[in-house]
Amino acid sequence: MAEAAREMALFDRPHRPHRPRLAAGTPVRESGAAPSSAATYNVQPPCDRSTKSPSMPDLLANLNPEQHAAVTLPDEPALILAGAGSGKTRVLTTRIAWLIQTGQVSPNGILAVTFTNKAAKEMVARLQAMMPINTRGMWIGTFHGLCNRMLRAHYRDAALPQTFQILDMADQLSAVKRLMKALNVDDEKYPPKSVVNFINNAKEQGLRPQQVEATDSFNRKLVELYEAYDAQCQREGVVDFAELLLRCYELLSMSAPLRAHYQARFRHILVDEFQDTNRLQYAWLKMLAGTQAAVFAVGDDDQSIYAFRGANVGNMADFEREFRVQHLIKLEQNYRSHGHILDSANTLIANNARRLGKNLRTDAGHGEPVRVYEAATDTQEANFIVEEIRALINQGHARSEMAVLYRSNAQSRVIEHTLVGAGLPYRVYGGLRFFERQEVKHALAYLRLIDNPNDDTAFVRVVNFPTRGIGARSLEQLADVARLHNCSMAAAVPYTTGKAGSSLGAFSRLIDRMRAETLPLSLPETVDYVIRESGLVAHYETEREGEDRLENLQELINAAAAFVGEEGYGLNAPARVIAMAPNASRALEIDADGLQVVDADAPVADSMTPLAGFLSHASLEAGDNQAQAGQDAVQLMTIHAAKGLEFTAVFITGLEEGLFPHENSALEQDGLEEERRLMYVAITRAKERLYLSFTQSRMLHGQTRYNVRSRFFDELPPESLKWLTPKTEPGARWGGRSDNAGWGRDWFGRSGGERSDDGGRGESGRRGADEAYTGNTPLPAYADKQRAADTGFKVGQAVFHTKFGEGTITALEGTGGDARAQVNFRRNGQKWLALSIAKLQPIED
DNA sequence: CTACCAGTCCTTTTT
DNA sequence: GGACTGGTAG
Repeated sequence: MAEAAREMALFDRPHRPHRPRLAAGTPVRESGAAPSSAATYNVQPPCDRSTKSPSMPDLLANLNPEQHAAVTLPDEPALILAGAGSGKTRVLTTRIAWLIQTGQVSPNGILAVTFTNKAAKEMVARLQAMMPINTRGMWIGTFHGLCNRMLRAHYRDAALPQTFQILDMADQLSAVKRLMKALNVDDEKYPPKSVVNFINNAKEQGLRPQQVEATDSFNRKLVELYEAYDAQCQREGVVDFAELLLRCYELLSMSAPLRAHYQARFRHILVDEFQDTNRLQYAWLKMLAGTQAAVFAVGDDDQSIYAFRGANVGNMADFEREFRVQHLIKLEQNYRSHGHILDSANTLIANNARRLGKNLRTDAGHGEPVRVYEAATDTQEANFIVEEIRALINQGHARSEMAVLYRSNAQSRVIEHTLVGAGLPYRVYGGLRFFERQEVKHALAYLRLIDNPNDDTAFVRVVNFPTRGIGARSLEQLADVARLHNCSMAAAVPYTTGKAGSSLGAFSRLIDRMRAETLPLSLPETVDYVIRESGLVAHYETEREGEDRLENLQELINAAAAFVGEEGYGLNAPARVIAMAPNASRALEIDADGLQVVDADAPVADSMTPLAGFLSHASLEAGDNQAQAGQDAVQLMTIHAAKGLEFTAVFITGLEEGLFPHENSALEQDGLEEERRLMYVAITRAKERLYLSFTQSRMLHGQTRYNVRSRFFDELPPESLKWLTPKTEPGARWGGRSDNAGWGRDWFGRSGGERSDDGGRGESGRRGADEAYTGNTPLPAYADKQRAADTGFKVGQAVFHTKFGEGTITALEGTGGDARAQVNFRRNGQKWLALSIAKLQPIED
């Protein structure tokens, strides 16, 4: 990161001058541009000669042999195993620069895909620093951004309205809730969140409702909901995140000409963080690659920490096999961490089975040992951290070079509290993002209704905000009418009568008026107009704590202005250049090689409006989630959020059994291995100094929990550790309390596939003394609660689990808080679940 | 229809 | 400990 910043600063260009406008009447227009905006067709941006780009030989000379080999690989599929801190992004970007500058491919032949907007932006920035060329011709973006781009260009083939809008997670959940209400579905038996999960899961497997096999009534209902949900989305002209990918995949698989066009176009496909791809993303890549494209996949199986959201590390092995990869290159030279830190990471991760195999090395010396601290309480742990941070600051380290990492967000509170007490500025990652704030979402909902009145999610959101006397009952009636006429709620308004009808009518007229009045306005003017006319500004002016919200609404105008100012509307915009020959009625895609017919029917007037572009930008790029960026502040974040970042000093906190590794990970297939990878990611964030801390007791969910230090300590090289507190033998400290052994849940003993040799044990027999506390030890109060929840399950019973879906109990054992059930899940296979943890619901069939 | 209180549920998360 | 949801009183 820091390296990137330096490079960017070195090659930073002055602000790019505006492009010249074409003469009036030029029959060329950019898709996504406002009718009045400049066309970009064949106008190269003025090249700024005042800054020098490094020459290609210089760029290559800066690479180590492995990096060099990767960058200059021949035109064939390749898999790059890039360890943490091994210069992965540099290899990716230099590869692109090398391909282009050696004339092997034109920028138009490049497609590079990432997971986050941040990564995509960084790639673009680095490329611009390396090459004086226009990056517009390349397709660089996130999976979702690129799919959006393609769907916008071919919305007709994809059977979408031109102004289709994108549901974010919250929108999707509310759409499902609305649907379930309309269909009178019991939300106890079918929690909306799990219905959403089911739908997204299916889509990420590439399955439409007809293709999901439903063997029983429970699953049949879910499939039914999935089908109704898809129909609802189609009627409303909206797509969710998974739909963007699936629809794009289907578009390519159904349309031979489009498929041929894009397969011929993209000669080189580069994939970042390949280990995080899911099945659908892999299928999409494969489809796009066809038989000719050279796919350059960069990933690290040891940093795969997103299996819980569908990432499939197996894609790496599949890729190697299916693409007949001849070039597998390992980047093992680490440029980030000192020796003891790296040794710790290597030793820990060696405990995982089924790795592709990789060992990081460094030229830096051993450096300082890894410091380990045991605290009595979470407060004491926080105090220790703050003291160390203070000392580091006194030694001249910047606050922003220090990070406190934790497994779960709940842990940040104590640390924040202590930092506040010490007067140390800090920054917590992972809060609400800009476009997710309620006032911003309200404003966006009005904008969405202007663009697409059928968007019921937006309609429901603001029809009574600010309050207009339209309550739940009126809306229920309206929804019924809409269902009856199979139309949107907005379209159903004229059918309503009475008092509710007149309020609704007034709302309808408000939206219509906004649509008409904003037609001639620019995007920022439109936003400005809408936040006033909707009554949002007035509403927040009267609200006590409304000042921040007003500020955010103002900021939304600025965001709109920035958006239209950005060349080509940024990464998520549809960037296909649609042009029309004079007097012709056909739209063409302009390629480096000339003009090609892409959509024979799309008239030029069909270019996307800035508003639609801004709305998809808002959904796809929810914005910064870090408070007061730019300040020199201590960084607080979850380990997941820390992936890809680096800091001089890192504190990994809460290293306790049950917390990290998290107890729930025992429920998941290969859960412990993923926790270990998470620990690996955490360790490799540190450059010079690493602290590991754990506590004997910790307040969690309002109750004190007594924890045992994490098993990960036993998986680290002792010679690299420096215990700041005496290292106690596990269990020794607890000798006096061994009567509680029965409550120590051996919750990892069952995780199949792990190395643990006691995997199959756990009968009634007593556990060995040193095993008794491998689990956490709940307080009596907690234990009572568990005991009280006596199972009530029986073997053969059908049950439902929010994460794993439906299954049948195949075995039961233990009692009270120790009770466990073996469940055979239809979709997820056999699992042992601790009944005190898993929320199993009985299903009557 | 709204406002307020009590009961519930608590990993990780990008798009 | 706290955010969110649902129910009930006004």
